[in-house]
Amino acid sequence: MKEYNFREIEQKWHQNWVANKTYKVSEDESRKKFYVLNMFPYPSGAGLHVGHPLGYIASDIYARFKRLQGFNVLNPMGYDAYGLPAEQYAIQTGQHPEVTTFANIDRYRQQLDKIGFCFDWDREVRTCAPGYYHWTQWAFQKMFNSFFCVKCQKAQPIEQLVKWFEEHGSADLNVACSEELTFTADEWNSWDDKKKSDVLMNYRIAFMGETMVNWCAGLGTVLANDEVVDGVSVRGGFPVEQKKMRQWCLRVSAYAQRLLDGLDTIDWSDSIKETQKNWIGRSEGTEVQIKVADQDFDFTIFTTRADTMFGVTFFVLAPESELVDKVTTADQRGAVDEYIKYVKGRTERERMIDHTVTGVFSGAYGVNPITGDKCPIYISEYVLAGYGTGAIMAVPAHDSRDYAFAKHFNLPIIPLIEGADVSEESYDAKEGIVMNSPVEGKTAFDGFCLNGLTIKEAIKATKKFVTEHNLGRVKVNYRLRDAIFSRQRYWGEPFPVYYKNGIPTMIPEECLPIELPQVEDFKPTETGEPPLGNAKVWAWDEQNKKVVDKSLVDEKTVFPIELYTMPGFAGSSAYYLRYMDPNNSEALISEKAATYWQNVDLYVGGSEHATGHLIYSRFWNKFLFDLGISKKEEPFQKLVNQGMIQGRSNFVYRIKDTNTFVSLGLKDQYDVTPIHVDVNIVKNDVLDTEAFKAWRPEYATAEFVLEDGKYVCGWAIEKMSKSMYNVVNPDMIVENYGADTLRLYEMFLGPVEQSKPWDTNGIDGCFRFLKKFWALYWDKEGNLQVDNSEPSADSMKTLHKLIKKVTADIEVFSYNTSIPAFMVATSELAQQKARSRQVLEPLAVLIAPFAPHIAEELWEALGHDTSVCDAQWPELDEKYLVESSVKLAVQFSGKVRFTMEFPADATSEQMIAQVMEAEESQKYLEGKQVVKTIAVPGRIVNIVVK
RNA sequence: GCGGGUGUGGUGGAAUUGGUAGACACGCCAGACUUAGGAUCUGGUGCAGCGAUGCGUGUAGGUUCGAGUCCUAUCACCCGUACCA
Repeated sequence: MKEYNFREIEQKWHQNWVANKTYKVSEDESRKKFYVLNMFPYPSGAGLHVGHPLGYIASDIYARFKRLQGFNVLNPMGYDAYGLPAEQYAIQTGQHPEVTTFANIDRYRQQLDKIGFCFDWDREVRTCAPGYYHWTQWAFQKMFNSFFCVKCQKAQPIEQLVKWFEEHGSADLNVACSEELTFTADEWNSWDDKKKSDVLMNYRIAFMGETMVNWCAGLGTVLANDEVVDGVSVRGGFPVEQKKMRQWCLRVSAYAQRLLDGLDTIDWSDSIKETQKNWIGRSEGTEVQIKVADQDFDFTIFTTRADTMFGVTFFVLAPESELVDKVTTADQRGAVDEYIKYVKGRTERERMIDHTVTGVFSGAYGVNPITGDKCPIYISEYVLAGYGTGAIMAVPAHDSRDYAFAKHFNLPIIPLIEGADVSEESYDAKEGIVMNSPVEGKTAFDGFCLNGLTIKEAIKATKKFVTEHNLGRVKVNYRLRDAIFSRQRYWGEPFPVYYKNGIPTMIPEECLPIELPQVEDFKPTETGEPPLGNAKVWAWDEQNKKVVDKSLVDEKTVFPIELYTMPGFAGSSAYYLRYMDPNNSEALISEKAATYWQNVDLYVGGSEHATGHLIYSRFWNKFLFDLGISKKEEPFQKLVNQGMIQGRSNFVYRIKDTNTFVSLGLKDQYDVTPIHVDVNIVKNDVLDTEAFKAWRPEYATAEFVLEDGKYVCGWAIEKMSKSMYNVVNPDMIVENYGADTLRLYEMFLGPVEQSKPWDTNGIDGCFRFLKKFWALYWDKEGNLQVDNSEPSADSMKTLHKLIKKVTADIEVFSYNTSIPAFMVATSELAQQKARSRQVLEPLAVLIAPFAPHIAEELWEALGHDTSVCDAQWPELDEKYLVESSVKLAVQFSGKVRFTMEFPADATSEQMIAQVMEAEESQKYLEGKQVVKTIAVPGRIVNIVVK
């Protein structure tokens, strides 16, 4: 028999694909487009492990399938090349991050090439390439030159706003801003450039703002919220503290409503949608003005429970609120200052873990506008400065946090809901009938009364009342915060910004990109400037329009350039657009490419990006959509989150204080320490003892206590990592079994979206299958045994069953069930001795998405001179699936008793009659009474007897 | 606390969506071929029992002729989030 020589086959077809540019795509108006995309990888130094290609394989199968169905498929790949590891390596070794990054990219490419993906490599992007980040810088400038109009829910050119200011000042403004400013046209016109620039920053979509940032001293930079977990940095695990800094920010919050609404239009999993909804955190509530008693100012609180205004017994301000200083009375000043000092000394982490009640009385009182009651104003860290107005009204009876605070400071608690017992804890539920509003005997402003209403009605009534009496207004708040857009790093996109007499000014669009300068040292400067402070050639010559030496700065025509760089998500937010037209030097993408490719139809990647990349990308795309660049409001129509591949670690058990290792089954008889052992010297949990001795010098003299002549290792499921010695490299699998087997096995392992452990043990099954599949086509002498004979009905049925199953499975990403279908079909066809071209040719096409190399080889052997990629996906013909008879389970009172054959088109009545007459039935019917008969044609027959 | 998800053999996982639970594969057992097997092929393999048969989808109820699937309660684990007023 002709052997299945995967090495030869795979090498041959890899070369063939490269030579013929089989996977090159271009816009083709005659065919429908389909855009498949994977989240591009950060090329880390460790290379790919067996978990990385999972999503690539899944989407590659889909891409190939769509191509076979006649779509013009875009399936690109690139690299998210900016990142911390390369920079930290650079700091340690002095090696330029570009050098290590490029070396890693080459390694990735080599590994990827072995797996047989249908990527169009001519479209590769690298975020660190000037030709790429040109457009990152460009988009930033566009955001700088835009503001967000709330009324039309759209980005608009900043000139429009300037014009408005010149004519109307801030009157009737309804735009997204950092804080509400009030000024007249005359005031605006009288301001100098610096002041105007400062005011405009309040409205730009990319703006500079004083904000509390997550400062990570260990990394020497600020981090985005999603880069911090449990108060420490995701990368490196360094502590993170809150710090006020002047930073570039993106006004993502302006798009909160659109980001929320858009979720209803896309085909993503409920869990990711839910995560994004929570992250955006829309909440409808009421803002109420609170007058400070005996002082001449008021403040605003935000509440979603306007119905509880009669139960307010105190107010609370966030410690960071600027109101604190204003309200604090002279005799409480000392106590307040001490408290603020205490709060500042607490790290983010401490505040998150420790929820004990702390706070201090400010000395001032706020007036409840509805009851006229004076309530004390406290300051406490349980109120957050960054949400709402940084001030709340406290209703201890119906909010557990207020309740804890009231108990601690002995403040009154007024229950407002009928039947609610608040003696032990607050009643937070939003269900019940309102009472005590107002408390009997007391009067409220304008006779306002809520008693007897449900909570929902009461909220509505209060909103109406507050608005009508000008006490406050209805307000929607979002938890989503603006994204901090600067990093104090070297290895990132430089900002195309220079400082002209302190005014941030954009480098002209036609001068982009401005390239990352060379530096001597990748660390921050001695004066604490970011690493770009080390760059010599880093000043902007306005007249000559070029980057010049820093020593030439004269503040007249030559100015310093921004020292910050952009964060990781800058380059990854619009890369899917760039793939459409990756080499365009005139525009991010041409109108033609954008119109043809529209957006990503299928996006595959990890769910860990739910609140980072997938929010930023949607935001970025919406902005570009407003500009007319992107043609779809949502960038990723369907999202599939592939699960993580975990490692399966192996252990050996060393008897304490010896160099003797005992096999798993016997370890309980000794005092042993489990030790991780490299999974590559273990097969089916049996240790290769010689390889173990050679693994490390200290084990060279190891002795073993065997069971049944073998050393059996223990195992555990852990994260795949070097330190656990459980990393399985795809190259090794490809070397031993071939790429087609690897592809098949990765899909066979389980549902794509599920996390699952890697276990190389099972791979033999897939390898055997491919050998059997191969053997369908070749006889013992190694000749193609496919002929033009008429196929048997059985073979056609097998084939069409498979077409049906596989076609349906691919559409829903259920590859793990189509591979068993192939296995079953293969053994059926082998048994049927199927030789007909009518069966075996479509079969080769069916397997092409999964195992492209073997499919190409067979396709060629069948006499085709074009790639199997250009074949046609076999069409299902249901007529082959029609059964003449069906074998059904016969049940008596729901219990299956025997099976029986029925004509396929038998009616319920016929089936029941047939069962009643059957010989086997008699013993179940004897002496019993038939209560009921159920028969579903093609499904089941059930006779209920008593 | 809140939100989302998952519980099926020794293992990974199937189940036409309410109709013969355990497809397929690994592992294991037996056999064949072999100097050999960590190669290949054949058969067996949910549990208990010699057997007929009984019991079986985290647990306890319910709906139904019939439940892994639907409903109620409960437990366990995983993921996300964290004082959001």
